[in-house]
Amino acid sequence: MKASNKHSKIINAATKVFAKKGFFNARISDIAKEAKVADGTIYLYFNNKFDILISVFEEEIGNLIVQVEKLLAAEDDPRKMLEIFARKHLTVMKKNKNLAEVIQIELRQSAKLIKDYRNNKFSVYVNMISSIIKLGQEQNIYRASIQPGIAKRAFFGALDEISRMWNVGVTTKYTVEETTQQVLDIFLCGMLEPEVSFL
Amino acid sequence: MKASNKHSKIINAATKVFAKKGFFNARISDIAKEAKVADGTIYLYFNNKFDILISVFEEEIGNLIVQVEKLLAAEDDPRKMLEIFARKHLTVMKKNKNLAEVIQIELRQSAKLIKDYRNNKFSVYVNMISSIIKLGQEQNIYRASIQPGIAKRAFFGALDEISRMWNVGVTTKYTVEETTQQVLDIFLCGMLEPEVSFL
Amino acid sequence: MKASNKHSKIINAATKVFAKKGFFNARISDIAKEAKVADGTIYLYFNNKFDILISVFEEEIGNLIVQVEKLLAAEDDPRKMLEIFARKHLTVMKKNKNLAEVIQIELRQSAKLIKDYRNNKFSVYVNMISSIIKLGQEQNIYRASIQPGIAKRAFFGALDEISRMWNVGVTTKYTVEETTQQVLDIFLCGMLEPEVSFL
Amino acid sequence: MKASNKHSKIINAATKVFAKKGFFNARISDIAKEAKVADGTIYLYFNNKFDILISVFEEEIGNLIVQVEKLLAAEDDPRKMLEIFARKHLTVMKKNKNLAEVIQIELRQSAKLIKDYRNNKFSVYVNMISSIIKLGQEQNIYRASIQPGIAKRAFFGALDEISRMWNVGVTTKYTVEETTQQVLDIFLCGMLEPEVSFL
DNA sequence: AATGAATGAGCATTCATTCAT
DNA sequence: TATGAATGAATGCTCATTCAT
Repeated sequence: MKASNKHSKIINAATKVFAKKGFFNARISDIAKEAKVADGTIYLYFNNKFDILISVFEEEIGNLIVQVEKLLAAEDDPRKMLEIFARKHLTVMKKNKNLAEVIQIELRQSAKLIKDYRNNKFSVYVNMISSIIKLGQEQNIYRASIQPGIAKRAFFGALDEISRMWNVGVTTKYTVEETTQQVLDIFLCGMLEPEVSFL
Repeated sequence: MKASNKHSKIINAATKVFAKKGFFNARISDIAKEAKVADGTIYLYFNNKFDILISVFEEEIGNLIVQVEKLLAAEDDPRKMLEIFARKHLTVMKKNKNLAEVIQIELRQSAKLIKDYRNNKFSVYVNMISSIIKLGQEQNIYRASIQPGIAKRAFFGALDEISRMWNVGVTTKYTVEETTQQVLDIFLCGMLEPEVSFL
Repeated sequence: MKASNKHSKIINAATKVFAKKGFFNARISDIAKEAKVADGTIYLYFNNKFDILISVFEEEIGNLIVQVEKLLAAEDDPRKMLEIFARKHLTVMKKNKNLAEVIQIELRQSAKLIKDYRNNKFSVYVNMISSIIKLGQEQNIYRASIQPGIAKRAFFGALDEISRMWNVGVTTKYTVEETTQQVLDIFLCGMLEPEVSFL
Repeated sequence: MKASNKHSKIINAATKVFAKKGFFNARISDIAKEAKVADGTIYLYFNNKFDILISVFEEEIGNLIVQVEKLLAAEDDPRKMLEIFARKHLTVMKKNKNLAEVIQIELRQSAKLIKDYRNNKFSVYVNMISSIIKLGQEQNIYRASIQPGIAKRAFFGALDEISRMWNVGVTTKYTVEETTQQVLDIFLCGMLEPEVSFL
């Protein structure tokens, strides 16, 4: 499985280089050097520079999806499921800063650069959130008035922005676990004191 | 948005061009043409291409801050204040897609490219959220256990991700008003049915 | 004589700037700033950048010619006259390093850049040497076999190369006076021991 | 002058282009076209434009040094040695006008542009003259009062200025051989009639 | 499959010159 | 006369991509 070996070596190298320098500042020769292959070799596995970026997304997020799915499969409670998603996402992003960078920054650019980059794994990933919410609504655990399509964005956006903090270098005293609890606490119970009404 | 002088003509042009093509794909000559000035004229007002980007942020977000501050000044209730922030942010981002693009994408890049781009207007803007939360905590309206530093990120991230939807071209049936209500509803009351406990 | 005042202010400034940065690296705005006039003002007195360079030569070398001519007018002996020329040239070049730079470097370039830059003051200056030699030959002081056209080049080249040393920063233990004596000694008496024959 | 590899093809092309247009007016694309390589190829062999110029000096003068050294190795008489140097220098400069131009003009500029351009081949070349003079002094052929450090400058300056004539387009009726004799005659025997004293 | 030398299109920036005031 | 803001042509250098080996 030599070919596949080169392929993933390049993916891994590209993830690292894109994270460090950003897509536009990354040079093909940087990736080649990091992957310990010749520049030209990269073009045996990818069509162009942009194709590498897309592949990085698909590969890395694909891995993430598999891992989260496995964890969710062992859980029924929609509250726990959301907690599992949040914890896993934040844990991975804190550990794998390169992946975090790429998702936070480069993924956003790519959405603009390729119009037909839809139905991708990123969508699949974020849609796991709305699926959980819908499941909770069916079980009368989440309120029916919540729009899963909006709530999934809000939830993912919250996690994404928080993990962005860590990459920008903002120091924080909170652990992943505490942060996960805070986010869950807000999203499940809201910020209001129990006796205070929402206007 | 009167562009009486060259400086703001260039800022406006750059906002448009960066939004359309992204910072790295934007050429100085594009901005110059859009601003109807000569290429060289741009360098009478800005040090380099990157300086234009930073200026766009500072200028545009500065405007936003002024507007939001004015709206907040007329309000005391921390619940209403958060609503005002959310509504204004989403309204502006929906109307001014160029600004939205630039904030969502280019701002993230710039944070990586310049290490000393701290204490900027963007921070000021996001810190308005935590100020509101702290105010609400003092008034026993928001729960004391909420960490303002985390909650501000979560809240801004939620709004940001939602407005990103609009720019990527995802169609939605919800108005700004409905979306604002959903986000507020989630953040203030949470997603749980009232009688359901958070584990 | 206001106009003439500006004119020479610009010439002086240009001499300084060309010497410091070289013709190609010198900017019009540098000269303008040094002369304390506006950029555009320079074009009221000179046609273009190159015209300034030529004017610097003509002006500065013109001054030199006047001074040397005055000194030579008081002397009859062709040996003394050559000494006067050498001493004056070396003295001025040691004192006015800017002028030296311009003559040594920029003058050479200009000769290539403008084909019709003949019959100029520089030629007049160098021809003073051949005139002295011819005079000496008429008086049977200089050997008739010496070709004044070649000797003038050799003599000027020798002085020029020596003064170039000083500008490049080569330190030397010889004074202008000692150097003048050495050059004269070589050119008048040659380097051979009296009893040794030139093959 | 076989230009088997890219490096020397570029050196040769650069010598020609610098000679024709001067360093600052020469475009990289001119050199590339002359060398029949792509613009970018030049940067595989040289760091920047200036690096090319320095390389031209080192390469071309290096060749000259080798040739002159070989000729001098076969000669003992310091008088003949100086003659050999002069003849070789003038011959090469008359034949290779491009090299002459570059030495006369661009070399001078470069000395100003890079402070650490010392101990270079040009110095080695000029120091061959002072070595010859010192040798002659040890053999009591050249007068002990001659300062080799000054005399080498004078001698080289004389040759340089004479060869400059040829490039500027001044027509002359003297051959290289006659010119060499004139210069030698002046430097070895001086310009005075034998019976006339140096003041 | 793998290499890496070679390519050449592309662009940020500079600066001599102009001209409205 | 004098100004200096505005112009826009010009170019050194980079780097994604190709292709002969």
